[in-house]
Amino acid sequence: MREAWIVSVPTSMYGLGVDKRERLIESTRELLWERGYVGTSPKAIQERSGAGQGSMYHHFQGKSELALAAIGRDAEDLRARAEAEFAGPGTAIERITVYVRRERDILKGCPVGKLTQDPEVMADPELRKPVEEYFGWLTGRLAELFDEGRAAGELAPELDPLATATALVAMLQGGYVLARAAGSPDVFAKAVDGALGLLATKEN
Amino acid sequence: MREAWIVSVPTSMYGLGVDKRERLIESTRELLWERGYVGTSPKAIQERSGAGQGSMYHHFQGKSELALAAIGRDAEDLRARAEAEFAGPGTAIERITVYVRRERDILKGCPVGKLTQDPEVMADPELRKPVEEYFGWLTGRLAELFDEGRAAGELAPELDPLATATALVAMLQGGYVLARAAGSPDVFAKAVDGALGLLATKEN
DNA sequence: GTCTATACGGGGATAGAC
DNA sequence: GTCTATCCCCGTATAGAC
Repeated sequence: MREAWIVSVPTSMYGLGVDKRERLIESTRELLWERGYVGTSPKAIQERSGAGQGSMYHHFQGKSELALAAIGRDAEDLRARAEAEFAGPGTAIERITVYVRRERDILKGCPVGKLTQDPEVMADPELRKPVEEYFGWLTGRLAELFDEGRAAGELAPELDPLATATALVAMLQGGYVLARAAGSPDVFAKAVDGALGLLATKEN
Repeated sequence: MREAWIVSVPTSMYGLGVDKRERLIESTRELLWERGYVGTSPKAIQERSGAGQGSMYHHFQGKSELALAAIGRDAEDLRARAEAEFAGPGTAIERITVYVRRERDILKGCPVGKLTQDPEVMADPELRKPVEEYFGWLTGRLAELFDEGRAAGELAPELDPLATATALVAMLQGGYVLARAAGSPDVFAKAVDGALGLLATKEN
């Protein structure tokens, strides 16, 4: 039993209860990624998580509250992974390249970026907030790196760091779009090649 | 009566009938743009078009057939508008810039690009086909222009035309994503600035 | 061609028993 | 905490009358 080594906490917060709650959130993440918010039903979430109606409505008020938990985790995971790459070794441009070239689930798309195409996510300020914050953070962080790279002479001095960062993030998001349209991840790679080609300075 | 000046054609193809069919398609285009395919119901289409159940199922077999007609028009419209800009006056880079800077309904997004995020559109080969073809055409056409610009000495010779074109199209599609996430069209403009800034770096 | 009537399952949630 | 029963409206389509 998992409770065996857990001491003096309310039983209600541990054991199977937590697992169901956990599974509900994780199942919702998967479904939002695969089908979007409008395309995801409470019933589908229940089936995938193995929880029943009562369980789901015990832990969450409804579909949107569950989605909020799921989206929050998506954004936090992506942020943490990106930050690990940004904080790694190498020059600014090298770290950006590592981030951009990282392995991705191309045809599934970006779990957060996809949400911007969902009318009900965008219409609900609570759901839109984590999406907005994630992209705001990512763009700002990349702008810092471009600034750093420019100062170090790795980058053309006339480039605007924020505009360049925005273009790069947009290119990645659009890369998913094009790859899905083509039904092939190669198009994403092609877009990345194009972007890095533009970033490369003459000396390099 | 509109039939007054139409001679010797089956009545069934003209008059109110055509208008309903037309309105059904146009309403579907709007709804697909606003809510996606999974988020659009036949009922909503009927209400917006002013047609009843019987009318809709007389002209189309069902939702997907209607969507196919709507998506086909979307793609053709976008293609025609882009081609008009590509075939305009100016150098290759100038024509690309005109296209990229053209006024857009940023917060609504790209009516065709958005469809790539819809699970049911991507799962249906018939519906995905016009989406795939549109982006294939657009990328190829821009690659031709980049090639032309390179040959004319406007661009650095080391740029790969196809990769650059892919990156540019991706940047536009991603610009919509970021603008929607931020709730502001300015982000799209920022991404465009960044992309054109990078291209300027490669000008001779 | 268009309408109304009808069908059946699913979406999203509540109620109350265990 | 979790389950089953129940609710009501919507999604998607067919049938048949006008």
